[in-house]
Amino acid sequence: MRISELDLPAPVKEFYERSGIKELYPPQAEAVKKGFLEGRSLLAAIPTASGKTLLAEMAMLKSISHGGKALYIVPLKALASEKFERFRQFETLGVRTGISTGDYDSRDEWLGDRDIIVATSEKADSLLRNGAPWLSSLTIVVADEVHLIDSANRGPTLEVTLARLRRLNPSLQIIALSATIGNAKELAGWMGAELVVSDWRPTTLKEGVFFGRAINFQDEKRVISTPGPDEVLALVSDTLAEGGQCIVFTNTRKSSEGIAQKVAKSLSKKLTEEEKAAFQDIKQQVLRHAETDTCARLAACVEHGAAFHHAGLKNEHRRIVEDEFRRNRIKVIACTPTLAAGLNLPARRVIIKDYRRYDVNYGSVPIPVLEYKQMAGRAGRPGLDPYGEAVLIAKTHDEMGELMDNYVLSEPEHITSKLGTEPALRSHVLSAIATDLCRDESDLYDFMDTTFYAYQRGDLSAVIKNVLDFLEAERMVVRSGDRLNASELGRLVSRLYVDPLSASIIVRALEAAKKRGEPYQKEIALLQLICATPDVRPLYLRRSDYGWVVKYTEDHIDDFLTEVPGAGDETDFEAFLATVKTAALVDMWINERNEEEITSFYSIGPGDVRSLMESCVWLMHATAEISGLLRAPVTTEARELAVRIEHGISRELMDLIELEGVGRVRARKLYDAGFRDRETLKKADEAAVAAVLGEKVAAKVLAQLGRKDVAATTGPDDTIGQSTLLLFHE
DNA sequence: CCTTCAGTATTTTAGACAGCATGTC
DNA sequence: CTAAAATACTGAAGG
Repeated sequence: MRISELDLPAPVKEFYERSGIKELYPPQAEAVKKGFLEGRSLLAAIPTASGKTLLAEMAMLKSISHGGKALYIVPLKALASEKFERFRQFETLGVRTGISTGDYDSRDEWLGDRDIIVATSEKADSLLRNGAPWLSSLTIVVADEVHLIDSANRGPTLEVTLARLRRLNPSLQIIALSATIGNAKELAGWMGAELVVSDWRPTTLKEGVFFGRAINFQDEKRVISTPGPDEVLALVSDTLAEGGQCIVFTNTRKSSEGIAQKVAKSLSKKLTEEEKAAFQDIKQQVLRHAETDTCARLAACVEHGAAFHHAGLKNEHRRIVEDEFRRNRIKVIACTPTLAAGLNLPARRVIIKDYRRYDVNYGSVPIPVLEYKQMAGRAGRPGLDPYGEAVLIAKTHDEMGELMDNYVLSEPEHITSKLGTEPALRSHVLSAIATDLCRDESDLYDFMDTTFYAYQRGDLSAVIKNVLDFLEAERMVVRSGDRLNASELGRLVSRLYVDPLSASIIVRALEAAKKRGEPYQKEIALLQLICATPDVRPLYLRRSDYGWVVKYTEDHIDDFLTEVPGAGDETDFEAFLATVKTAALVDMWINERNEEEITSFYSIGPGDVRSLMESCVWLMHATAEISGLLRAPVTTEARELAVRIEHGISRELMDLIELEGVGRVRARKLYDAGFRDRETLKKADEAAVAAVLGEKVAAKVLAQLGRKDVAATTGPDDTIGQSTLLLFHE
């Protein structure tokens, strides 16, 4: 089927033809036949890279051409930016795109007149809670990676959001894009959508199991050209010898780094001069954000054309690795499942080194077929590789057979809704009440009856009753007769997007603070409080941490606002210690200990510090808001702490940090040089400031203070303007 | 008395969303 | 109901 035959506005067809797309892929053609261009909902359960995005695009553009408005829901912030960049190309068609994630946001009024809005599922949920007016004018919603409904953490948000959007506009067109799953039909049934299921791929994918010296595919065998004792190394060398790139999936960060190092070592022997130069360039890029151990190790690897990739890395480093791999400069990435889903990063050969993964409840368990298929699907760059290969590794002959049966020849699992638990329902029930979506209990049941959970599993009312009891006991929901109302606290909690359980922990602590009277000055207490909420994942408490954490706890025993468990309950006490350990890290951060010191002391990656601080800022903000409502004596303190955690600074730098382009490092330099606040800086000698910050930055900073004598040079010379944490390192 | 090495006990273990205000990625 | 690899520790043999 040709683009030109489609029922799309002429400019849209021209747009695609100009970019070289003339013919539809078979699954796309099937979708057209099922009528998605006539406004029918569609579930496309097809492999990555087989043109799912194009389907969504055409449906959105069609809908927009009739005056419609589209929401594109993604699971990852990084994916949101990727799609946003892509859809901005539609500007030539007069179609305007906006983005809304926790990181950035086109302002509300702006979103209102955008034609396409890209958002994460949580942000979409949050927009619903805050009653964004434009939501009711949506005509089409795209749910990318919709199989994530299966996820216990984030799946419920996605399905509730979809259910709410449908209630808002019953004729809403839904385009759901999914990996191949076992029960696509069931999911489509819930959404009232047509179904397209296909295994078709633009590049052929060969899946096999490596054993001995050969990869055993379903109906052929490939003997490795470069055998060796290390299976992974042998497979990698074999790919490289053919001129392909490789991704190795592992189950721990350590193992990903180990493999990257091994590969780097073996590569280092046979580099061309040209490659050496390129790798030096990448190394310099990496070192620009340097300091920590992790960073040094990464630099040592990329120097030889290999890299590792996991959540302990800073986003900047991840991006460098991804980009350089795409440019075919980095040859091999060893990674944890960070790269399994989402971003488009194909390679000739994908090696799945570990098919088991540790799980807190069950020990090491085999990964689901669905996940295997997602990793395998990364193999083969369309148009560049003749084919893609996905390889599992077996140690015994028996294991080879098992892997063949259980993964290569297996169908992906069914996905199931995880909405049926109290933690999942707490926040959604509160939100439904707070936004007046549901006015009484039966209303609530009716609404929840439209979720995938209800469609698949049935009745939710028992759990909902428990959740309502909790919300009433915590005074977030008030009953008057049949009518359910959210209290002021309830509305605030729903808007702040924190777990009601977190809020109740905070409320309890703030009441304790109130009893003590006086403005409450102990910062460690507030830090420990937010670390004790389920919205912050505490650090792992090692045996070797026990000593100092207990000591630290004893030193602050009178300060804590949450209840210290008695020595009776071992598990509770350990959990408490973990929150203290985490709070101690945040304390180090806001007392300006350097990143290196923190990461090595806690043996975590810089990326972990960043993500922990992000959630702490968010919860500290929530604490300040709740404190304000409750008139608890910590509002100012919490506000201040939120700023300090965001930037990693002590109190005395709070004035300087307001300056654009000044982060924790520069603020400290200025302060120590005697420029203690913006007022002082205003009167300062330009040369003296330049001596501290360097000329360019100094000029930029002084220009903000209304110093007309300084010529503000504009240019992308540094990171000025971004609001990200941990940026201003030198 | 110190070093070395093998056998054994212990430790550790993936990922990533959200507020708000500001300015346009 | 369920694991496995890396690391730390221990003790005996050897220098």
